Amino acid sequence: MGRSPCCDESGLKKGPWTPEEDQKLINHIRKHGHGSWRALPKQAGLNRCGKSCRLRWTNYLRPDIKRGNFTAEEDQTIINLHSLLGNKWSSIAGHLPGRTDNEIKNYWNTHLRKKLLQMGIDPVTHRPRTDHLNVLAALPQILAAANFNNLWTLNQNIQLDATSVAKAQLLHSMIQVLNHTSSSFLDIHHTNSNIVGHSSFFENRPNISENLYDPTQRLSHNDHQPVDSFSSPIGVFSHQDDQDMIPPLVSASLDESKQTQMMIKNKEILKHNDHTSNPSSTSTFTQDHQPWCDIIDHEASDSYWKEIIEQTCSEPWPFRE
DNA sequence: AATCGGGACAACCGCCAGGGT
DNA sequence: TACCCTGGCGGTTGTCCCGAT
Repeated sequence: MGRSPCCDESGLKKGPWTPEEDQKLINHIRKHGHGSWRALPKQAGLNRCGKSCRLRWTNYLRPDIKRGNFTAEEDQTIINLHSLLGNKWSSIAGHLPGRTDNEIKNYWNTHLRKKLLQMGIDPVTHRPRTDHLNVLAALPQILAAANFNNLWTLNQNIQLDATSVAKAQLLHSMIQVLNHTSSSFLDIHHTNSNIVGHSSFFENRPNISENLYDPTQRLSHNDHQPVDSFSSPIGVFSHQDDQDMIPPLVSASLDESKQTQMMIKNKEILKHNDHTSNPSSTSTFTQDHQPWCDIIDHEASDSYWKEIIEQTCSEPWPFRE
């Protein structure tokens, strides 16, 4: 069963690399390229197995590796790609020039996973956690996340796609539930028809407490945006006359021709990416400043979120009569 | 000052797929 | 067709660092 490890021969060094070893490896690859990784250690005078050399090079020494903290934009890209691809770290890395799969994997496990958990989202399924009590317990974190604008407002021009808006609607409805359950247990005549993009679902909702959407938190990042709108981690809310109402979300419905165009474009891009698995080609794509949503298959995405929304709506509401 | 616990990240391990013979 | 070699991938472990006690 399985092959023996490539470097189980005695005498080969394991563990952290020293600067001298790094230098040897860099010098050798600069001069000769890596060629056969198995043969490389001997040629380079390293007492390591080829696999160890390859990993050290690809994960750390490669000159095109970007060092430093992940940007909010990168965070968002990773989260969205992970929701589509799962733990396909190499595929995700392909869309983040200069980042390695290992780095992204580590970053996910140590940062982003927790961030999603705090927002009440299951990092594995990217669905809302169904344990409402947990959500209630996590309310402060959810609210903190709601003020975490950097993730979402970094690029004002980024297109809001259906997925983003659906997520926005979802978190919005969660907050509604929380607000409802913590206030007067009013009957909610929610409809599961066309939850996205229309305000009927949100009409006549109970007031939301000021600490949920503190007006002082409202930001206007875009001159073209009405002053009475504000950004949240789940999208841009427009503020209505009634300050006590939860501001309705922006409509998710693109006009049909735009949607069709986007679908065609996305499929072309996905096709393109299938043929260009190497980082340089995908980095070209990313460097063109394509919004992340352009690389998402909208058909899959929409049906996926539709399913979530339908499930959410069909679930018995907590504390409901 | 010493110890402990948790977080972060580099490195390793085991498995798999694809190409060559 | 079967086998071997190689590189790639995802999961896991080991180690270091830092803050709390």
